[in-house]
Amino acid sequence: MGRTPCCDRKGLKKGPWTAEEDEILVNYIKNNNGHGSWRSLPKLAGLLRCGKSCRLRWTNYLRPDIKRGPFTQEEEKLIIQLHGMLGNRWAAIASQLPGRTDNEIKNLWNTHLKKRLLCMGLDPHTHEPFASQPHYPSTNSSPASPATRHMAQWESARLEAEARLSRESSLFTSAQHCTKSNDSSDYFLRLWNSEVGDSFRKLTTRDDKTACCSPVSQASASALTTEAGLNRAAFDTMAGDQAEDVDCKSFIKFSNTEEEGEEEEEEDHVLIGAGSDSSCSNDMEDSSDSSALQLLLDFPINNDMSFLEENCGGHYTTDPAMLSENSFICRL
DNA sequence: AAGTTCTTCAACCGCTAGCAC
DNA sequence: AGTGCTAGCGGTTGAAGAACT
Repeated sequence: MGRTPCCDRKGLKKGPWTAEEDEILVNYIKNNNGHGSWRSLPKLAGLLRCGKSCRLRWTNYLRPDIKRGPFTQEEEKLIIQLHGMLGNRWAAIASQLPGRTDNEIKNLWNTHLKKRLLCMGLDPHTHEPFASQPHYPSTNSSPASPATRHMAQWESARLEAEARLSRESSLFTSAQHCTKSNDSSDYFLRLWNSEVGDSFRKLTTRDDKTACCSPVSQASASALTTEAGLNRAAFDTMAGDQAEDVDCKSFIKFSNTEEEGEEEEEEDHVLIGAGSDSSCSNDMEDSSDSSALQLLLDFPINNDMSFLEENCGGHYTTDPAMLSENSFICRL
């Protein structure tokens, strides 16, 4: 659907925004209770910018709910975890971090987090150690199947739905929090809890038994579990101040020291790498669809998924027994 | 102090989904 | 069904500042 770039017109300004332009844009949106059509906004507001540029400036910088300042350790951890699940879907990741923009998260990933993974010998695309993935080059590949991708899409959609619910519920008083959340009629969550979702879960549960026997499934397992991969000490360190300067040697040394004597020692790598859709999903070739599905279902059990619990007033369970029945659904 | 290299991040570009006609 | 438009997404770029030599 070819269309001429909106910025091609002569006379339109490019480059950094001035304080005056910012003020004009903010005032216009304030005075009009919203931006309306971005395409017509510049003309109406008296800006010599294209609508796209205005939208970007607003969403990435001027929006009042934007959180400024450095990322916290918790935020960084969350981004790493979510990247393992969602891949380079920055908008989906950003939906889990209120006040942070996709652009900001993308920049953080490219400038800091990716390097930290690399320093730890982990492939930033798959979150797997380089040595353990000889058959899956770092780009455009990961052992997963169409069914896995399907499941990943469900999970991705669920995460986004949770983010929406979380935002909505935050508007209510704490006393009303759960009730309101429960009443929210999010389409995805309804679908997930409907017969469709139920049969989908049954399908994936049924496949569990075959899954655990496959060597491929084990590879998938390492790609899908956080705790089974990057140990907590290293993980905390990675997201922490110690690694801030990406001093690889000292960082790795520190991590190794931290994990000594820890039970996580038995598994020394891998964050999560399921269905990194933008970079690898399409090339996934796997003979063990069901195993990957099962592993996807298992994924949150061992993870630091407290943010999900928080989002749903603690209605998530991390109990494997419960999860095997209900997956990781927020019970409404 | 000056020149060079590296890092950061705001902004741009191209593409696509979804919608209206 | 085909076309055009908008909004949004992810990848990339380049200016500015920081760090290094």
